[in-house]
Amino acid sequence: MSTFDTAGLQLDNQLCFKLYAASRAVIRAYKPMLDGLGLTYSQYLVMLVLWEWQERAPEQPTLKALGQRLQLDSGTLTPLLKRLEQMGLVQRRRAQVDEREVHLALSEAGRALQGQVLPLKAQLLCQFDDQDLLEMEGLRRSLDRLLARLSE
Amino acid sequence: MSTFDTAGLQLDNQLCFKLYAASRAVIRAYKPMLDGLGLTYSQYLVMLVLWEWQERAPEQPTLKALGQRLQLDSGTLTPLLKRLEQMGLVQRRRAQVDEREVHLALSEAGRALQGQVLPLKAQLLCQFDDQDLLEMEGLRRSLDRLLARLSE
DNA sequence: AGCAATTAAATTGCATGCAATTCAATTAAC
DNA sequence: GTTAATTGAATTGCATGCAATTTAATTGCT
Repeated sequence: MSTFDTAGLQLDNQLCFKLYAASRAVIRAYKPMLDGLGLTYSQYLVMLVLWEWQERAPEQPTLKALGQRLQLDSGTLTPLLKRLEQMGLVQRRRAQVDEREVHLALSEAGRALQGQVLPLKAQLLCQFDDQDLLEMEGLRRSLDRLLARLSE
Repeated sequence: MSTFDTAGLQLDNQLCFKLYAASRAVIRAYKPMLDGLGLTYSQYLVMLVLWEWQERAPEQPTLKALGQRLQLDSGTLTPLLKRLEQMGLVQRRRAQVDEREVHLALSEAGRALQGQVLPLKAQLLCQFDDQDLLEMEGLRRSLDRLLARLSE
């Protein structure tokens, strides 16, 4: 034991590092699938929100609403959405009622892309057995609780 | 139920998003402490490795060894380490034996900084109760298993 | 020794994240 | 009604991550 306790500073004991490492590892695991779709990881998350929104809400989301869902600000989303628009997946338009708002709509191609995801994702999940999937489900719920705790 | 099952594409069901969101939330939680130290999050992780290495190994690590520990490549680490060197916390020197290798040493200031971290981290942990800490420990172990599974 | 293959860093280029500022539209206050 | 405060995006600047390429040093092979 040294003068002061350094166990609390060991990398392997740091939840922060594990989260950071695991997050990047999962992004790496998604890479082959996302390359197939021509999307980056963040772009994929944006598309997930737009696909989901389309099925659940009558109105298209604004950039602000999207940002609240993903916890990202306009500094990140504005250029990202411009790229998705360039790619022909998304349309951005100013609201008539309040010209500050940018509403986001899926293009036909953007909607069509959803159909390609499920089979690719099934393929991605193939490498895991039931045990793994159970563990991952527990992990997801645990992360939910942490997120709730941190956003208080 | 729509034509095909989209539950597997709901954002809230995506482990990948939870990990990504939780990782960034934890980084946000560290921000006040790291601002006090004058470090970014990645710089902090590098310092953790160097502090730990100093106590455990006779030799200073190379950039490559550091990268293996953090799962980061020279494209990320080279500029980051140059910044730490500019800040006077780290020294970079080419190995005599093999001039390709860059060895990393802590400066006096770099070593001294370690002393400031533990109290700040204790303060950071104050906001959590025993229940939370237990949950976080379980989460860490669960992330370990996921990381092991992904790096096979 | 001489040369190809390998290896460790550095460099380049691109897409985030995020803080801080700016800009324009809308609301609130008076 | 005019002005101040607020709000939603966009912009700017900086520090990552990471793929791809380049450079320099070392190893292997013959």
